[in-house]
Amino acid sequence: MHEQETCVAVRDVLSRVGDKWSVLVVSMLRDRPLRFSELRRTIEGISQRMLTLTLRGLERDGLVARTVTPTVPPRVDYALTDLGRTLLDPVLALAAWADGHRGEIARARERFDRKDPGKQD
Amino acid sequence: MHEQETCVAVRDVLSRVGDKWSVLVVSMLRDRPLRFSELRRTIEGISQRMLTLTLRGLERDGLVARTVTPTVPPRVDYALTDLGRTLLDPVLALAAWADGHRGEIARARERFDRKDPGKQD
DNA sequence: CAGAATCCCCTAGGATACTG
DNA sequence: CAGTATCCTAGGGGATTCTG
Repeated sequence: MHEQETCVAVRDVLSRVGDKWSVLVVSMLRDRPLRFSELRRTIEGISQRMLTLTLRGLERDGLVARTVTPTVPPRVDYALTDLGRTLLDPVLALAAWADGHRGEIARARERFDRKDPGKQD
Repeated sequence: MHEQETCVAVRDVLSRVGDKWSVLVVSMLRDRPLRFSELRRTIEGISQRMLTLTLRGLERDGLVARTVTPTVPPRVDYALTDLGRTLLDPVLALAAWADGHRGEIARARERFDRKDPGKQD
């Protein structure tokens, strides 16, 4: 599994998944396409700069399709591609893991921080 | 799924998974415990600073257990905990996805970059 | 051997202002 | 409405040096 190329590919997907907004955006598009402004309103906390950058990244990787309707004002819809849809499964599995074990993780952290005081403020 | 708390928990696990070394370290520990120096040699490219930090983070989250044998020179072994082992499945699924679709992703990028020249140097 | 400390750089990401 | 363009900062991560 570690033939270098694979390793690089995996790391670069993981860093995409690990960035602050990509997974959230993808999961928002799960049911139907959404407009830029809908994403912006729904996601809460995202700046429009980061929404743009995140969508560009996802589009570049072929996970999201961008459709412009050239009206005035313009309308732009974003939808998951087939490829993007296949990503949903493993990502949601990981999210489920995170949700299912967050209690254990929180307790582990408390224990660790109690043993090792002053290191984390 | 987006009750805020869950969302935060998920994001923080994803950022762990998305950092440069954590997943690689966890996957190296899949079969048996390893010493610090074994990890350092096997991983290739990691600085000992980042190996230390990564291991501390994993230990803090309860994913990895650290065992010190107080000899001279000291010996320190790292092993996956049960919790860490349960993470293996979803993470490897994601890695498999990344490996399985890296061709598609690469092609999507080429297409995108051809359409939009000069933006990514 | 297994680290802690230090220095330094670079990028992710936020805030704000402007435009077609 | 759906973006660019700027400016700015916190922190991830590398290289190097020191120590029990």
